Amino acid sequence: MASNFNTYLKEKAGVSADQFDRMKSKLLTKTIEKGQLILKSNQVCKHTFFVEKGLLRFYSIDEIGKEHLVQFAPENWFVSDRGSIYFNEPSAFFIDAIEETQVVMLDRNFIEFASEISPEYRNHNAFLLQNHIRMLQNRINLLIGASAEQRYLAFIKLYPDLMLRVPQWMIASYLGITPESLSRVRKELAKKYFTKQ
Amino acid sequence: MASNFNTYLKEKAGVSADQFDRMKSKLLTKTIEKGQLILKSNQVCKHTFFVEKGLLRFYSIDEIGKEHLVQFAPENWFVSDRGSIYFNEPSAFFIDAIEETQVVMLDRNFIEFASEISPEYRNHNAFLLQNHIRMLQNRINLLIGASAEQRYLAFIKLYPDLMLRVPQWMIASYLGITPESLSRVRKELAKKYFTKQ
DNA sequence: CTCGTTTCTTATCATACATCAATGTAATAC
DNA sequence: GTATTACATTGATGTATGATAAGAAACGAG
Repeated sequence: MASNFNTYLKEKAGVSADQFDRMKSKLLTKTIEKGQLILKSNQVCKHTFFVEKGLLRFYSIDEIGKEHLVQFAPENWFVSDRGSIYFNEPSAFFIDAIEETQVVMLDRNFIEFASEISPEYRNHNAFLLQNHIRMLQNRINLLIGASAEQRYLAFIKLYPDLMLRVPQWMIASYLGITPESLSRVRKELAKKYFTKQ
Repeated sequence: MASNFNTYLKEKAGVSADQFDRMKSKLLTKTIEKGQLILKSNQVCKHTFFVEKGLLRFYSIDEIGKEHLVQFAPENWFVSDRGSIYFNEPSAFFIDAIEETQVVMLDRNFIEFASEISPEYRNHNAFLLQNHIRMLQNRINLLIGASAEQRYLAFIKLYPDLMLRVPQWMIASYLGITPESLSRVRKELAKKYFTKQ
């Protein structure tokens, strides 16, 4: 139970076994069925989810019903609507499971509680925030400056294993293009690499 | 000197006059000429800039020399490359002044120092981080889902006064379109609102 | 295994936006 | 006051991506 989270905290944050022991009673774990929603738009987000196993998606739906994928969360990633948690306001996003997923659920209290037990945990939390901003900024930069093809290549670099795990229409939604366009981009790339040999 | 920053901290963060007095000796203020760079790509960002008066821009330049504007920073806004500061790594961005600008420069030490003097300051800093993420996420959402026209309308809403202060080619660069396209978008909008009367 | 569903690809046509070039306009310098 | 420079608009044309539709392939439930 929460063993990947334990390993993660040890390796990435430097949280000791003893510290983790004192935290773990406050942890909630849960299995999310494929397709099951764990955050709906207009609902206040109450948890940060750590993915033990499986795959979640964080997305919005626009006025005409189209989904726009903001973030994937595979193993060892965190996902939440930070704005909604922090400001206690209704979210504009959805989170659901692309595959059956095991998550550890961290509420606001847990994060403060764990930070008091472990300064390393607190630091790591700060790190995650900064890192999050860095990734978002990077994404914006790609969206305003790069072609669909460049963005697809950047996606592969960021999430190499996801290419095989998620349907292409979701990748397209992440890139801000249609599945048909992605199909064309892929065809072009295949052609390029093939003729290069 | 740094008087807008003082007012800002009092009103937005709840920092008392006494607390501010103890901070202010560590503050650096500076005047940035129009066009002057205060952060260059490949350079590690050392400060967060608070704009007392004037207007800064935060942008990148791609392989073919095109500028992509990530953020405007008018009066009472903060700007910095958080990733570069936090991770002590070279920035991929530039910051320069669109107008002659007065800034207060906050270094890493200042932020910790001020946070120890004032818990309110520390809270406000956390608020700024969360808010930053919220804004970036919002922007991504617009970029992957909305048309140039919708993005322009959102821009006007977010920075109502900037419309008049910045050249259109910069707005275009913020929106991820060419100046020519923006000109056409504006023409279309003017037509719509005119014929509606 | 088989049928139905979902996903992916392909083709055609439509549209938004880019590019390039010319012209217009306004601010600034000389 | 004219010249220069920066910025904005317009038009012609090109290109990437969107929309729609249809078929092929993969997948999943029975």
